[in-house]
Amino acid sequence: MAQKPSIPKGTRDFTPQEMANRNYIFNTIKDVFRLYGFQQIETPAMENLSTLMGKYGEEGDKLLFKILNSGDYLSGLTNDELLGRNSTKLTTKISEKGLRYDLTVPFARFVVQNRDKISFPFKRYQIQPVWRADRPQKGRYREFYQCDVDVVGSDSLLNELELIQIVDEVYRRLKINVVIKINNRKILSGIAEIIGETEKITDITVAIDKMDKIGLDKVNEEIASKGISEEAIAKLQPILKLSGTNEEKLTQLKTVLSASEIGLKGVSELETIFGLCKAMSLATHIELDLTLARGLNYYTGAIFEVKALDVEIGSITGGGRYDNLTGVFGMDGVSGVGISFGADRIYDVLNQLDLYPETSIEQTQILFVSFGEAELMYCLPLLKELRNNGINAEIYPESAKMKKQMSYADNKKIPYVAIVGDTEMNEGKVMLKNMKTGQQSLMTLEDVLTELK
RNA sequence: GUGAUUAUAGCUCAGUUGGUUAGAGCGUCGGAUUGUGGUUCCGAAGGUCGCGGGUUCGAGCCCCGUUUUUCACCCCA
Repeated sequence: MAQKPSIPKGTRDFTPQEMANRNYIFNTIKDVFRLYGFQQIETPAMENLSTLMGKYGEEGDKLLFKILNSGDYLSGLTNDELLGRNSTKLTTKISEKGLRYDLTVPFARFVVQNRDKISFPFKRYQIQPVWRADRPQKGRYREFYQCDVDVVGSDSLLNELELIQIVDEVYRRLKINVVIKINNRKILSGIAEIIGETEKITDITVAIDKMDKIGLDKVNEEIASKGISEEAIAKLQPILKLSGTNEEKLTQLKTVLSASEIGLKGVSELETIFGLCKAMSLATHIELDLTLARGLNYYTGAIFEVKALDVEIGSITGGGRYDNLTGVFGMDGVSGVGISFGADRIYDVLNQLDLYPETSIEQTQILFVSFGEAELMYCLPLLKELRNNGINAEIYPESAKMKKQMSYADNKKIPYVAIVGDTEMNEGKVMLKNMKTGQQSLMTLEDVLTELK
């Protein structure tokens, strides 16, 4: 036998059945996005590395897939560069393109580059794969689809509300029980300010993000290991232990953060958002979670994360407000807010809960059995007529044994088979067999049409 | 990047302390049945036991390396 073929680690093939299931997810999400006035764009799979590098932190740069320059990519190198064994330096010489790591940064680039063609506020959605050179594990792939919705060019908290409504509606349609966790980067900044460790905010947020997983003690350990004073950690404790309803938490926070202007701004933003959500009476539970920090550092306001309640998997949707993402591409003063649905994780959740609708519209409805030349010439026009009427129809392309053709229909779960031989042709009819009941009857094409519709 | 874990037929997996010619189920193909699928029965094809090296009279099984799978950490959808 020849060498066994394989695909790169962290990637997956999808069969027709799996694609039908995935398209159900994509279509559901798309429908909701459109309902709120978002328009689709696409960007290239690859971007210039200069666009991607430095936008996701040091860790992110490492996880970028880089594309080797074409041609003799070593020709311009000096021996020193080649033998220097400095991967970072060498990379810039031999690779100038990379696969996109997310959809937000390419979108920011898109906005800057196409600002003459779009009018603000710009509401776009984008459903495309992204690639990360991570080690794959549960719910983590190296190629996966994100479904992003963002609004740029509007500071209004109404946008946050609509994104929450979209989350609510998407998961209602997909029948997945979720909780929406929400936090505000300004509150986190306020906390850092209060405890006097503003420059350590990233370390602090990364640590408290793990609260769920490792518990309070370990979080304190990790924060201490980052060189934060005991005094500051002591001040942090009441915040980490915050409990009660969202309103109660906000009230407590107002007291704790009374000396921090930015912190209070964050609290008031969340109050507004919660107020709006309450007025819309959403089905999904929304929870203020201060331990929600999210790694991507460009968030500046609200932060969202959605967790599935019935399946153990990482967050299936996440996002937030970023005040100046386009700034790095030379366009200041454009605020954006957006969220990203992780289609592959949603797919895993749906698979585990088996929540797919039964019928699939992509299915073939009728198969014509092939006997020979004369029968073919009789069947082809009938086939065309059915297709003109919007019926998914096919004919078995070879005059194989009937058993084989019937098995084909059976395996493909085609509900009807049309059998046409001498008898049928003489009468100008077809023999229509219902594969479920096994019954069959001689009928005209018109009868077939009404039967199938 | 760190630590574990896995690899045997197209797929899912057996394979005893190292001992003849490595098995099963499913799938595929052929037949029972040349115009009838699902159920049944009969038969066949299909393997460099991930790859490379080592130990041994002898390795699917033991050792080393490597790749791969899955999981946890880091980080993240």
